[in-house]
Amino acid sequence: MTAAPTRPPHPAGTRRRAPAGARVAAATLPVARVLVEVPLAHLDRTFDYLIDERDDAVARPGVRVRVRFAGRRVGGFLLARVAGSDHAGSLSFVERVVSPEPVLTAEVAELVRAVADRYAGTVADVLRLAVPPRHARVEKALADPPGGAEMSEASQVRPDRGLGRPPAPPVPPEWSGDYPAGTAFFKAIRDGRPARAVWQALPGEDWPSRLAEAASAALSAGRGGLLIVPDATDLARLDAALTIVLGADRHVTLTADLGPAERYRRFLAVRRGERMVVAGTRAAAFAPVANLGLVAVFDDGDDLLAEPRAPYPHVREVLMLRSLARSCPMLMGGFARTAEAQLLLDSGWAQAVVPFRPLVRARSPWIRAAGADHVAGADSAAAPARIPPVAFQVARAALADGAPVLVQVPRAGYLPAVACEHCRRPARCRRCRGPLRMAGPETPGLLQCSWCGANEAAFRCGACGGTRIRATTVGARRTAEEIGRAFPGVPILNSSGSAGRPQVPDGPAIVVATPGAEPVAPTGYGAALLLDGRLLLGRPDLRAAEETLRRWLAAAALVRPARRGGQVIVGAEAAVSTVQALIRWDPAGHAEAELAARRELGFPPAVAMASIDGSQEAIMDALDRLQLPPDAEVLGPVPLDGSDPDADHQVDGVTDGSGALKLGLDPDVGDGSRLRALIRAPLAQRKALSAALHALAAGRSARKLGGGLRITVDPVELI
DNA sequence: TCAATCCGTATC
DNA sequence: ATACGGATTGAC
Repeated sequence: MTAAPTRPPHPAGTRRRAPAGARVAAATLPVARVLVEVPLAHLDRTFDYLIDERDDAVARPGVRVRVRFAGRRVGGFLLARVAGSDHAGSLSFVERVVSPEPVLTAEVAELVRAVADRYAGTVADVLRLAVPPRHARVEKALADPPGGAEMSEASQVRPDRGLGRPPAPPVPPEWSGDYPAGTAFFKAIRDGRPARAVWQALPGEDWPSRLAEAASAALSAGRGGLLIVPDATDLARLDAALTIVLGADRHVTLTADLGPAERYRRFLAVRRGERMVVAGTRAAAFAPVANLGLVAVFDDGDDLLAEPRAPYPHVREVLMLRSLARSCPMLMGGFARTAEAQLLLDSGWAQAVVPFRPLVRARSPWIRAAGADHVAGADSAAAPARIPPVAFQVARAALADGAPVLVQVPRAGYLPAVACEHCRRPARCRRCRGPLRMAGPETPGLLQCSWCGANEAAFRCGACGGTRIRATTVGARRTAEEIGRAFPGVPILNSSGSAGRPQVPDGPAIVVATPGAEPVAPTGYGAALLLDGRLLLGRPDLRAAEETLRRWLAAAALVRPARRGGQVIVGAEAAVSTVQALIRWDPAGHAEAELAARRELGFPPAVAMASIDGSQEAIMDALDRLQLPPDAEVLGPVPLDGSDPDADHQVDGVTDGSGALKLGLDPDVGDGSRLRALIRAPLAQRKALSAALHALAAGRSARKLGGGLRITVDPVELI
């Protein structure tokens, strides 16, 4: 924002609704550039307002304001104070400065704009993700509000509390001894030099400690750190490591489930520079950490790092934009490596920090495959021999050795998918046609719909009339039951989903977990059994192989090294390249091959991809209007049926329980069918593609056609 | 000729 | 989204 033309501000003296008396504009910089919170794509820019002289002191960049916009009162953020306006008409006054807290820092304002551009979304949408709602009570309660004092950017950051810049830490032995490029990267953080790394963690690596050390290096450079992990369990581990490395007073954790008050309290502590290191889950990627000296993300392949709300930004991309804007170091770590990370290495944007190869062998467990040829009747997932005999042997040995055993099962529940025994078609709910499951062993005849929850006591196949069912998928609970029978007397612990993780004893126990929910064992697991590999690898998903390896490596990384007896049995064919990558512990090679395949097929991240979906009418209009960059191509549109791919016939009517007839007034529901088109462009034209999509959204929103069309850049679901 | 209504456009 | 203005329509 450069100096504005010096047009005298219009005093808008005609307005009589202002609170008692005519308003007078502030003597200096009377014009405020305000970002209004309206969801319309064509209003995705700033608007100029006048600042009343009485608001002069508090109306600083970053504060929340309320303004009149198109006749109604809306919230907004003051982005800048300037001398004059380009606007030809008269200016309204900012009605109210909501609070003197500058919650939107200059860096985050710029970031939010960049994220919106990158994802063809609006700043208002991204702002909702980036700035937590204000909590007035918290603001009031906090001592030392930064009131009307004129503080420079620098003096707002107060690393006082007896916590000055810590001395430069020596390079930790793990960074220097385990990773050839580790020393250079650590020193770059410590010296405040920009450097970006894709870090492949050693099997068994205590990654929270490594991240905490990296954060301490940033602190010693007088700068802040931002560390993002996929879920609350990871965050708890990271928090503990940060407390050990930094003490309790320098960092703070940020998650969505803190509640509004605590969330805002911590947010303010960060904004005021009282906490220089932030660890959090995905929304924390926007945290206003002062003077960033490190951004880091662990396990960037986890889909929890993709925001599910528009415009669906991914943590890795958000942090990349911050690293780029601030020239600050960035660390992308994990046991696995995504194709996206591989692309950053290929392009030279980041450098690989990989372990010394002999160390990988020394630290990894003994990993073997036990595919179908090892399992009698393996074509049926429900066969009692689904768990290969060697898996039982390995588990027995580990338990005898006094070690816990980890069993990874892809699906939660008891029998999460069942089919008609006769025709083998998926069993479906008679009310909503959702897939049926068996909830538990207590009620063998009772099925339950996964969509509507209706109970089904007397199943009758809609296709052939069969009344008996068979399991097509076995869940974690049933698996625990089977294994428990094989090892009577051994404690069995279940861990799945977002529920808390059980404490694993440092002794014989069997832990049955779904991927991503594996608890850490105090001295490592003696063995891990990775079941139903074919189920994972066979998913009709672009990322099936990458995702499978990621889950396997995450579990195998919790197992003791082979020299301490650690073993892993993976239930999949040894000939499959993904299984080979696990056995050889070679995430880098797998990522290289994966990226090569994506290049071959023309899929992300080798190309830029976007999807638009909506009613047939909306899609046709959109494709007609879209001004695509020169080398972009449109794939589709194809019908987008919400039902799962194994549905044997489509749901042909929307029944909403009330039986109400849809009158077709809403064009998006009227003809029922939604379409989806994919748009593919070379990476060099990504910006142009995003711009074109944003222009499309703006055009449609200006014509009041906005609704019913969803635009997604880099959609997670591709196939 | 005036008012009710539609459509398009701006929203500071 | 509204809100407003100008054009359009319809009835006196």
